[in-house]
Amino acid sequence: MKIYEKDNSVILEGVADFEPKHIFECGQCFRWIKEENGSYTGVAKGKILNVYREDNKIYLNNTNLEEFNSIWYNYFDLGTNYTEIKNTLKNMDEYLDKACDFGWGIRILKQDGWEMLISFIISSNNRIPMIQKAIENLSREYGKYIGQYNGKDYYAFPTPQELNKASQEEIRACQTGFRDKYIKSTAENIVTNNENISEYTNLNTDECIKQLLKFNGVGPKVGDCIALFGMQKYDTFPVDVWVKRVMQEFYVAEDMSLPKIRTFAIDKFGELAGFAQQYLFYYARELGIGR
DNA sequence: ATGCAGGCGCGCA
DNA sequence: TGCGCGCCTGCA
Repeated sequence: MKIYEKDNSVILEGVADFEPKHIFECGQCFRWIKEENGSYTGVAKGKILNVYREDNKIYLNNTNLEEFNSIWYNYFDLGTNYTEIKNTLKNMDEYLDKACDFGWGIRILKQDGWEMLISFIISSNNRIPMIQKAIENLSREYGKYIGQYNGKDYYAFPTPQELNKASQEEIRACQTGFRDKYIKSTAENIVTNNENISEYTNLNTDECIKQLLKFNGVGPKVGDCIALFGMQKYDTFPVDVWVKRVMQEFYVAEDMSLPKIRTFAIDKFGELAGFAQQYLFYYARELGIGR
């Protein structure tokens, strides 16, 4: 991989397993919005970034090499060999073989744990456009203003202290619906107990999820997503309706319960369960499998 | 128009 | 332990 800086952009030439559409539309993030030219603009780590692929070049716009090295290399998990991960999964069965080819450019982003906690509480029984809107509203109302990109204003995701300044009613006014009380309770819980969610990364997967389940609004599926996307717990397997459908289509009986599907998958895919989940989810949702 | 979506908490056996 | 139910809100 060749990396160089040019005109406020960092260009990655010959980077393997990197496709913006796959990365930003495989269900792991809500703040990356597709632009008319097919690029994606998002906010992470308090920075605005625009990402575009042309052939074997990835353009990271609105950044520089210093920022790339300190932030984006890690955020996009560029130190992990996804070719190797896919090869292991592809050798397991024909379904993963197809799913890995289909979502060949997926990478699991290393996102902020606190942001994932609130974002996935919002995701419960909700649709992606609504989730995106709610997170955008919360950020605009309670997060710090970062700046403009292409004439649009961008705001950082609010810290626990910033979000806790909002009342339950004000949180609901941001289109969070009945999840307002979960968000308020969680923010309050973290601020009053002076908890640092990022430390959950150091716990083992079971303990990490057990701690997450203490928060109001966090159940099995949401807890798994926070652990996988915000705390690098790759040996877990979030089962949402799409994953349930694809698992029932390919692996298990129609009447198998969600917790049993989860256990089945963790046993089967082991250390790579989280990666398998992402390839299967993207495959199922894009193709409408089991709908 | 009603039913339902990338679940959760609750009440009840 | 396990299940059924209601829930914001927008959209088909």
